Amino acid sequence: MSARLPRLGDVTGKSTNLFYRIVFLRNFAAHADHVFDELPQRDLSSLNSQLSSYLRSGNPNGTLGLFHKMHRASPDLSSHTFTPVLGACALLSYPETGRQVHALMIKQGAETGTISKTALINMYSKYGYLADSVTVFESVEDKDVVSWNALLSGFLRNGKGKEALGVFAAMYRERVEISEFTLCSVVKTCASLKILQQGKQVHAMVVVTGRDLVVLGTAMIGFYSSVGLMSEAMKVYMILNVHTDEVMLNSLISGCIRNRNYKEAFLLMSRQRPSARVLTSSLAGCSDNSDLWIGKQIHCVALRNGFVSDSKLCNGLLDMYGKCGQIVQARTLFSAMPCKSVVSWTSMIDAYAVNGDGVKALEIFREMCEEGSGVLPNSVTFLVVLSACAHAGLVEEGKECFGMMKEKYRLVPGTEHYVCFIDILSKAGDTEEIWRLVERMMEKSDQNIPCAIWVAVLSACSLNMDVTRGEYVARRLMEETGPVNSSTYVLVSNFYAAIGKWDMVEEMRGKLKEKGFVKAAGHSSVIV
DNA sequence: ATAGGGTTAG
Repeated sequence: MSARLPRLGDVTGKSTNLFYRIVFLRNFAAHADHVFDELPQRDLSSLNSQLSSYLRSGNPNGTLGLFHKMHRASPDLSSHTFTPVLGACALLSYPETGRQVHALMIKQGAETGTISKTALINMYSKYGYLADSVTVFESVEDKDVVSWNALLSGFLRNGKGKEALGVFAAMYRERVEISEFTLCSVVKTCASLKILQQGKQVHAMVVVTGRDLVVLGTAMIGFYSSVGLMSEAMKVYMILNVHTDEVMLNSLISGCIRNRNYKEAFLLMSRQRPSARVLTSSLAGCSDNSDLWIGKQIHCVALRNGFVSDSKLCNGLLDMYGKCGQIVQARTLFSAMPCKSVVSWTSMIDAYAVNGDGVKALEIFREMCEEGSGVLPNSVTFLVVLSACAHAGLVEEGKECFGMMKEKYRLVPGTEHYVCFIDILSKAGDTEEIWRLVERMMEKSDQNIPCAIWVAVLSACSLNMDVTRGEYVARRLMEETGPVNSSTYVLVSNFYAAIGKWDMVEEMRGKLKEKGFVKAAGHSSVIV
């Protein structure tokens, strides 16, 4: 690039070159590519910078395409080649490609140095392969703040909030000098765990260090929104008054919607032309709150701004109508979508499922599985389908789907899938099969089964009056979670009630009182 | 060349 740039100045004044300049400014990536083609020598370092240029301009396929050519042409590639390629792999979620690139790095001796390894940590965590991420991290000889941050945000990305905080604690112990990136991830972790005290402490650290207040302020707004403290979120926004930007405003708006501060949300929206992005996140808030009326208003705003072809926004609308019981509206939107992604299909299946139409849900699912649909069901899809089957008592179909998930689609069922499947078997009265499943799981996991599984098994025992197994599970659950989880007492108490052991019911109620647990008041989620 | 803030399905 730098070798070519001066020539632009040489020829200013002519109309052709004015055009050239405009193209240059407007489409930097395309121009960079063009200039690159004119280079007499394609030396490795310029090829490497081309790889990252593609990545930066949002073209990971370009990075991989060039990398393949380079790989064919020359066996000598440097670590500067691999880092952008790893970034492209992570973006495209091709775990196999990523592993192959890693293997090639080892073969060429390029899997050394903190920067290369940090790129690997990042890639594996984006695939969800946390174990590999940790292995690479442990092999880093000179761990710097960036590699620590990559590990921290990896845990955060994969929903392991507690582990992420553990990494932060380790950084403190190891006296790593933390950066604003660290603080940012920690704030987000506090938000995901909804831990108010720790979040406030980090807020104090942010104020003390005083760095990058726009980005960290946005994260703080997200944190206060997630713990329901909109007044604090607003305060952060007000304090940074002059330095706010669109991202920050969007964070505040979606926080307002999530917390039902609609007046403020729409007032803030009127400050600037709302983006499709903020409307999409606002719709998610409406879905969570079942607020059809607000959802419709946002739909109107989207129509007025011409966002109806935004696929993510359409998915948000589809989900909102489905969650608010407007199945006809949801179906109409779904049918009109030209590009249906796995999210669209899953939302549509879920819309039927939550509205009690298991048969229709399965019909959509089968259509999705056909060749022509262009998408593959993933683990979320199967969770939705299994819960549809459990809900509607579709036992045979549920068994078939669970089998398909493992055999045809090679997906590994998670705890949530097993919970649904146990529920299905329970509806069929098949506690024998449930028990065989539990025994197999115990064998595989060295007796450690997640509590959620025991909870599902106990419910099955209650429903089917399986006294012996139920009492075993009840005891196990009490040992493992009783002291810290009030809902365990309620669950176990319900089991004893179901089998008619009233003395045990009383004992559970007594224990509940002893611990000072108070039953939360019930409330309806329907907006009148 | 590696890490960070606001979007969609559980």
